[in-house]
Amino acid sequence: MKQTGDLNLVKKINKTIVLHHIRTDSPISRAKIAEITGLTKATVSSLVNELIESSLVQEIGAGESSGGRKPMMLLFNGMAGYAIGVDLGVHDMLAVLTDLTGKVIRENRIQHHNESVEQVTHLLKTTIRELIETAPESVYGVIGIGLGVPGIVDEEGNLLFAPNLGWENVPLQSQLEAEFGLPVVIDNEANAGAVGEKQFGAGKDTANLIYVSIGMGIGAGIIIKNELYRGATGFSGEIGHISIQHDGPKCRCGSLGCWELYASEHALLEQAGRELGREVDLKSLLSKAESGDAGVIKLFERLGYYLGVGVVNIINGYNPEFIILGGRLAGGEKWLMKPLLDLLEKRSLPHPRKQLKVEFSELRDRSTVLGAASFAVTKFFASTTVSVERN
Amino acid sequence: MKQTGDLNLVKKINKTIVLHHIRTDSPISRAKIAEITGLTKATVSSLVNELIESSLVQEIGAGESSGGRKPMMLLFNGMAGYAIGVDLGVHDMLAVLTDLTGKVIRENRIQHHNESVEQVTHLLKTTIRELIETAPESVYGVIGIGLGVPGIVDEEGNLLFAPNLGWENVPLQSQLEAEFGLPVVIDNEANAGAVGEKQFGAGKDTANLIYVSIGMGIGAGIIIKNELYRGATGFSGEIGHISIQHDGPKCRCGSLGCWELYASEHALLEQAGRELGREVDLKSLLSKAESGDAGVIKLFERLGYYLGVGVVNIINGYNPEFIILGGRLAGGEKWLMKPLLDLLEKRSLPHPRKQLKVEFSELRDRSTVLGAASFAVTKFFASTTVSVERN
DNA sequence: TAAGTTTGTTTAATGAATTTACAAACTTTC
DNA sequence: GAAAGTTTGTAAATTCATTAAACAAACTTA
Repeated sequence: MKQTGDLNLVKKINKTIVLHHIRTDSPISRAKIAEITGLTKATVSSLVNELIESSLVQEIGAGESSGGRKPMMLLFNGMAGYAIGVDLGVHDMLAVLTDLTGKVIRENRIQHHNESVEQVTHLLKTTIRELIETAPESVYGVIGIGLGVPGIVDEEGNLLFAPNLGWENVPLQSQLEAEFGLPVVIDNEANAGAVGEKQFGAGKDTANLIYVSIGMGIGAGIIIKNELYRGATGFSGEIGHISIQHDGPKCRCGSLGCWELYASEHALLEQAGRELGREVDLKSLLSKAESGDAGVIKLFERLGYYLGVGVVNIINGYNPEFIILGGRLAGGEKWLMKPLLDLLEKRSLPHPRKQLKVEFSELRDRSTVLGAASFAVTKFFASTTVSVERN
Repeated sequence: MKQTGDLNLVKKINKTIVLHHIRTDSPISRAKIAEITGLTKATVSSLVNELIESSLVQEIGAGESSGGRKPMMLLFNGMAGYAIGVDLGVHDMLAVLTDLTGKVIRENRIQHHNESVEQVTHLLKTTIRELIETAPESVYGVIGIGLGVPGIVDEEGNLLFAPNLGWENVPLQSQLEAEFGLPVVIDNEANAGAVGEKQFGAGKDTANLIYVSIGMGIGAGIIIKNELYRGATGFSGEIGHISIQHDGPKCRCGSLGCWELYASEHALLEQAGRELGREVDLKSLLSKAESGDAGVIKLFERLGYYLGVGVVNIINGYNPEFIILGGRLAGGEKWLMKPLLDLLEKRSLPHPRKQLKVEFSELRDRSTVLGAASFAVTKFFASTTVSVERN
């Protein structure tokens, strides 16, 4: 049931709020926090001192006076602990060590051939262990591991189904927790990417956004009111399987005419293969387009059109403020953007479109890995913090 | 910013929880509430006595003993106040007076010809006034008015756009608040319907559901974690404008091949009109189908197919536990259900489908009006209550 | 140098929940 | 039918986080 209230809860709430302001608006003084939050100076003082006690906050000396005693400025101590984030891809893996602010301390990028689940998880563990070992000395040490995976994850952190990896039912979370004795969070790569963009990328100032990850398939992470929306059963929609042609070709999901049959990397490569009469990869298509190959550019533009079709559906179905396009295909921004925007202009309802932004990711291939690390940090703080919203 | 915590907040939280249990699990004793909530008996006693003081709760005498002193059973006093709910339709209007439990005390059903905004709002006011006047004497009197409308509403309760009514920018909330001096809540009819089904209909025990209202257009109300999801800008998606054929016929929304061009009442009537060579209405089609007219039954089945196409999109995009189909077309359940279920079986992903239920509304044309009344009740309680969720 | 401002701490008061104790009202059991 | 055990609900004392008010320290400005 719902959480009951007591003094302990009140303290947690207020401590969370104070820490939040120090994390986002630092350097900041106790007096300023009191002013912003409406808490009394005494309360803020007491909470800040506890936060300093627990090494999460530091005093960094006096700030500028505005006509009275100089304020003591406070800073969030990002170096009180470190987090690990991993973006597990189909042929590669990007792993980072970040501090508690999300700053990347170290980064490992590794290719793999996905020979077996065991081989990849072994590589995953080796990579993580290496990062843990290079983590600087700190009060809390490595506080957790976050993982973004190309598939559906349940609430217990089991990777239920990852078609592009060919994996099914891998209990990744419990394996990693057993291996490292650290809290582990696992989520879909699009969800992680959405959180990454929200925290560190273009979505920083937006409460409602959708991150569309265009890779071999298409996935989306949905942020509503600054929080990740995971759908009913813990994993959000497989947006790539919204049909854009009810009598279209059969998809492996069972449905017909799914969006990702038209607008994914897989779709692009297949179409290119057919037209050029041989297998190609994304990299070569990108360089061909770059050198002005009209046929290839046409392919990208066609993809932009289909991207737009699905994006219009997202707009009409979810009504977000901001759509961020990421994933491997984001590299084709140059040729994708125009047909996409043209289509939006033509086909979306004027009401929702008015305040809508559509952009390609700034973080590029780091959205997911940063989001994953951020999961770990969030989990660390969630263990001691709570929040309330008034109705 | 986020709400800070103090003793007042603690009390509100706990009072809300206690009242919630009395509302849902009554008759219930103080001791039982203490046991369920984890609050101490003393705290519960004190809060319950305040609730009795404010007439929201009543003692109704001793209950069965389980081997000790008999418990004093508590009941929510639904008659402490009354709410008004209105479902504003394109050609009719259904208005109810309910008590605080949502029990319908009186119901008015009125036809209108939508001659002008003024004519309809005048009728609306007359209808509401009549209900207010018939409300029984009570402690709080009529506590508010809830309204479900076939269009897009902003956060200030302005009806921005209602294509089927032909209305634009009508400040309904402020008009009604000025007229009656009561709190007014206005929302889309599909949102209201979703809440109605959640509170009083088939969705009572489901935390995540989608109510699809199939009328002249198609709308959907989305309930996530027991709460209505309104999308980014206060009104949730116009799900009827998700395209199911990217190169289909042009819709008035600007896009092509929108779902509601295939699966709405409007679509059905148009198709029937073409095939029969003259204009028909839903009622006559339903009676024709009832008497076994194979051609008309085929039309319904065709519609069932297209309904299914959109429902698969909803499943893949939102991943709900429960889809409830309502609106005027729900009367065609008999012929719509089979083709719809057949299509789901064939086309939806096995993972989400496993725990999914799809049903037609039990409340029939009352989902929206009951949801609207429930908005008013919720607003009434929201003014004194708050809740917290632990991360 | 005096006056005014700003910061942050100290002290006392407030009030909601908890803990402990207990009386009242039952049922069960011998 | 009395004794023992249970359950309910209230009462008194305690705890503790916030607030309010007062204040000292540190700084700017006139």
